[in-house]
Amino acid sequence: MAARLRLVGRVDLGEAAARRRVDLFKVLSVYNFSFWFDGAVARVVLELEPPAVAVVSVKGEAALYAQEGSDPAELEGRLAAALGLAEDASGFLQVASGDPLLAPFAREWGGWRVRSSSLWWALLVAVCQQNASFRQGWSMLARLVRSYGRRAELEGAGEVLLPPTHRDVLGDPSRLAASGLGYRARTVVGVAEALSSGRVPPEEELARVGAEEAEALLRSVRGVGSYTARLALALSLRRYELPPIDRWVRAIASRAYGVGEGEVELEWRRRWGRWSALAVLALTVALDAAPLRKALERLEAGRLLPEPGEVSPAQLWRYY
DNA sequence: TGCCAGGCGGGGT
DNA sequence: ACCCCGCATGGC
Repeated sequence: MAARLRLVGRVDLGEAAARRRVDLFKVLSVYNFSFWFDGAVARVVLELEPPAVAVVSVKGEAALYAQEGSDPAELEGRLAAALGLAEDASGFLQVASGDPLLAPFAREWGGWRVRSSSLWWALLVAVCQQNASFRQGWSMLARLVRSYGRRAELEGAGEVLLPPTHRDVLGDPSRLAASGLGYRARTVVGVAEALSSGRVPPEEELARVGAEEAEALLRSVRGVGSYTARLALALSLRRYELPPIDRWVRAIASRAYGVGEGEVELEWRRRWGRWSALAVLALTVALDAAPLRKALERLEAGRLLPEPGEVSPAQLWRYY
């Protein structure tokens, strides 16, 4: 019973991307799965209920699929926003180019932008990163999507896997544990309930309040702490004021910036300001989200750019 | 085989 | 304001 979506519009984003110096390969490949990106073409989920999906090539040719009667201009705007085409990252790159952790990244990866998602998906991503290695977290997520197996059929363009909705999860929460989420499954159920009941407001409303208040609203869900809330705000609303500092960033920044671990958050915010969370995400890409010991070795050796041949944010789509 | 991981909340001091 | 523990699982 896959939803059938019609082709409702086509658009070429190549010129807009070039003008903004956005590298669509980097945008589409980073933190993506094989079922959504194949190295040339990505499926970008714009909406879940009812579904809307964009099929985008790394050159910027995009086709928009949705229910009949959907507004193509509106979908085009959402796609451009999801790809970060409207984001002026020059302030971030300016700081990064003089930073001991991200200077090489600024030089080679200036065209990367966060590919933003719904709040619900961002929270799933963030919860799966809790107290788990990068690899375990993303493996959980891939299994979760496949386990619920929600799909849409795109007119003339095959089927696409969709993430489960929060209603899907509440209807059959057992698939969470079956996907290896462990105790995180309870947190995901709490998130689903909070979104369903409106106790956690939708994106538009969260976007209107201050960063601290947005964080507090998300933290009202049991199991969602500061790290998870901040990561979700960055991944969904592109709100970067508050850095999701975990023990990995804490240890790396402590070393690179020469401050005690207890001072890392303050120092990070002093250096990165409104780009704080973006800098954290960039660091995970730059160091391939390597486990802490290896990441510290990479830092010592000055190997501060993604390296081929391992499961990493930049290469995830080749493996999962 | 254990041990630990990009967190969190609840308990202690 | 700290410190410490348990927690489900997967990965090595």
